[in-house]
Amino acid sequence: MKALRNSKRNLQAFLDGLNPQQRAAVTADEGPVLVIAGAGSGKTRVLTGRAFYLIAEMKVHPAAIAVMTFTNKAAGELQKRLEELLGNRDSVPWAGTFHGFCARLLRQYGDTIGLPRDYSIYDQADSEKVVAELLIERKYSRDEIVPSTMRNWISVLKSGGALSGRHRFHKLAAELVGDYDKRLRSAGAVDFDDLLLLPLELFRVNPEILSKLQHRYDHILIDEFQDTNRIQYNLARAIAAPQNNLYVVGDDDQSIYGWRGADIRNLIDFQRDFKQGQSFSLEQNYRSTQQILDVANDVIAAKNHHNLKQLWTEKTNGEQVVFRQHSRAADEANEVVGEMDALVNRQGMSWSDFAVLLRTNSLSRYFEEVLISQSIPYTIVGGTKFYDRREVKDLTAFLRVLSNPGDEQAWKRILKTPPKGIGEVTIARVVDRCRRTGMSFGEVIADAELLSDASTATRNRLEKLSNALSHIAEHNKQSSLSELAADVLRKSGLIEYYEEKFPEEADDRVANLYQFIEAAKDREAAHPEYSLSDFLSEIALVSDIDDYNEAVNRVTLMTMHAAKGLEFPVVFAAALEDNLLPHSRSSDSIEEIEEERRLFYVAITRAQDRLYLSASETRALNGQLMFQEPSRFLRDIDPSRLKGWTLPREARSMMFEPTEENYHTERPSYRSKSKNNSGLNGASLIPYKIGDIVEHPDFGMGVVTAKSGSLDSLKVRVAFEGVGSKLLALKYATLRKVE
DNA sequence: CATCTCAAGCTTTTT
DNA sequence: GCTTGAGATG
Repeated sequence: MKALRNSKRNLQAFLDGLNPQQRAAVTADEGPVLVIAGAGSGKTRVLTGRAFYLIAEMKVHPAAIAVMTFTNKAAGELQKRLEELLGNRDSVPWAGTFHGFCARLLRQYGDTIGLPRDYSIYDQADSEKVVAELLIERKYSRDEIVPSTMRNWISVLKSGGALSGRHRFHKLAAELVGDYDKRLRSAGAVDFDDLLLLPLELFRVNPEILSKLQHRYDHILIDEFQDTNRIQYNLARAIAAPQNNLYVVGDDDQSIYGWRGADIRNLIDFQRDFKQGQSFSLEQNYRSTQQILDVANDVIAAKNHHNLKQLWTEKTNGEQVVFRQHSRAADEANEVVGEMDALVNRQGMSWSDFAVLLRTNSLSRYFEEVLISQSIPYTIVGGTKFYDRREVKDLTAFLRVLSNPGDEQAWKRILKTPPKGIGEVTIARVVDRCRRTGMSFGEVIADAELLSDASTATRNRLEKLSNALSHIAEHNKQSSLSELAADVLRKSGLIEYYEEKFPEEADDRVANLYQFIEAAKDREAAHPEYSLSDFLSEIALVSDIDDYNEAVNRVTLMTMHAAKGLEFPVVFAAALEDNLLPHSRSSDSIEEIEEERRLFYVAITRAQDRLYLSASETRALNGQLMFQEPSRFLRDIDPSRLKGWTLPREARSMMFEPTEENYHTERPSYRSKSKNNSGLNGASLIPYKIGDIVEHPDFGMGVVTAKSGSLDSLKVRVAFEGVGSKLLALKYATLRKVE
């Protein structure tokens, strides 16, 4: 009672702290609500406020609210904030990712659609392996089609998307989906797409489960709505029906997950599907200075669709945005770190005020090196996740098999690491037996004498493993999760294996294995009710941002994707070069390039006080030194907004007026750079292409095989007839192009 | 039949 | 600069 009175008082204070737009959105009537929330406009605040308002004012029971967030971290923060507002940790709504929500649902009801209670979740690598196996069986070589690409296509198809059909293997993707799904089902496994899809199947088969959920959740709130896919939208709609208390918050300008199946049409369709719905737009930005917003607006204004909102801020006395182009990537990293150092020493800033945002994980290397050499604390978000480390996956494979004896991919991993005298041939025999008898992998191994064509020694090895595992299972019937994990670790032989075979890296690996046990302890403390399979689901669904802790004083390096939803006093957006941003692999269509533009916009709008943009003229990519052009998006920024080196205004990439007509036709200006590359894009700097025939006064005729060097010492490697390969500095060598 | 070793290949973003 | 693949060896 007292808590309620308190929370009512808190609510008033909370509402008073909002601007009129935010307040209107928070206190909207029930029913469908769409909130278009620009970058830094207090989106999280509104979402939290809405939940708070529903509970404190509309008397909605906290358990009747579900909040879908993009990451577990966002969910945790939202719950923490609500706890503070409500003053009661038990009265906080459920919050989590769609995937987490669905995993739980399937754990509970999956058996009604034939899914074992302890089903496994196949991660990217697992499902890629399944695809690779299917491709090998059909005699496709890696050179023809890469399994990861095929897996992505299959994923797009499964999550309701369509393939253009332009690629000759698009059709194959459609043919493989069925077999792929069958493989997973027979292993008692689901992939990330299934997690979302199977609940819909569940609802179809068991309408009463859906109706139970509909009664349980009166209100569904969705964050980052622009990055939901079709299936997620359908799920939310199904559960929110029939009252349709569906509250979605998003920003079309920040949609950066189209490649993963996110469908921006959800935002548009929401308005069409719920004509009676209310919509709000948050346009005041509380994060960035006007100088930063101007740059962001220039970048996004060059896109080709009408703006739903216009961002503004009261922070008008900010620093000018800086742009610098360096000649080498190492210089760029040095400059960036030097600037951080200056800000710390002269402005009293902290390392944790800085974020370096990059297009790809691998670009962090240079920055890391400099930070290490200067003993500056830093953290990398992303890259290889803890649970994706080899040794950790080795250990989880044992746990997965204990949880789900059908988990084929996990079995294969155990059989190989540590080596057990079981190889490809034996594995193929086991798999073959599974397919023909319908037995699970675990059952076949437990009955190894049935494998008549395997040698006695092999059969004995299989049986030994099988017995060891059942012994572990038996022995740990009463054990906690961490005790089980520790026992598995002891008996797996993994520690001995790494120490013997890889002594130089064993320390790290063994430390990680022990850290895994600690992680298990943490989980069981937080969730005493967790079963092994609950624990394994959680592991499968953690994102790398989830354990990012901004309170620690260290520089953050991360991808622009990972930075979504975060903010930093000072942002360094680096390596802003064509072929990286937009990425060469995302330059096949206008849609892809526009998504890259939005990614840049997201990166810019993470900055609160200062923004530094930088690029390098040269950069080693894929082990080759490349000449880099500044990102074409930089040309869309009014040069007067940038301090430092400026790009000529006339070179702006979007000189033409976008019209409905030319928007949908592909423009040659967009495609020219990335398409015809023979691996290099600095053609203007070195007047030779790889493969060109050149003549040298002393060495005679030769073929250009490589280009390298920094700007003042451009070099080409030329293979001369009879003389061999020579590295020539263009400055000195007199080369003549033949033909 | 398994495993070791070296060469050749590849390298976006991620629940 | 880091993982898959072929080939040799045990």
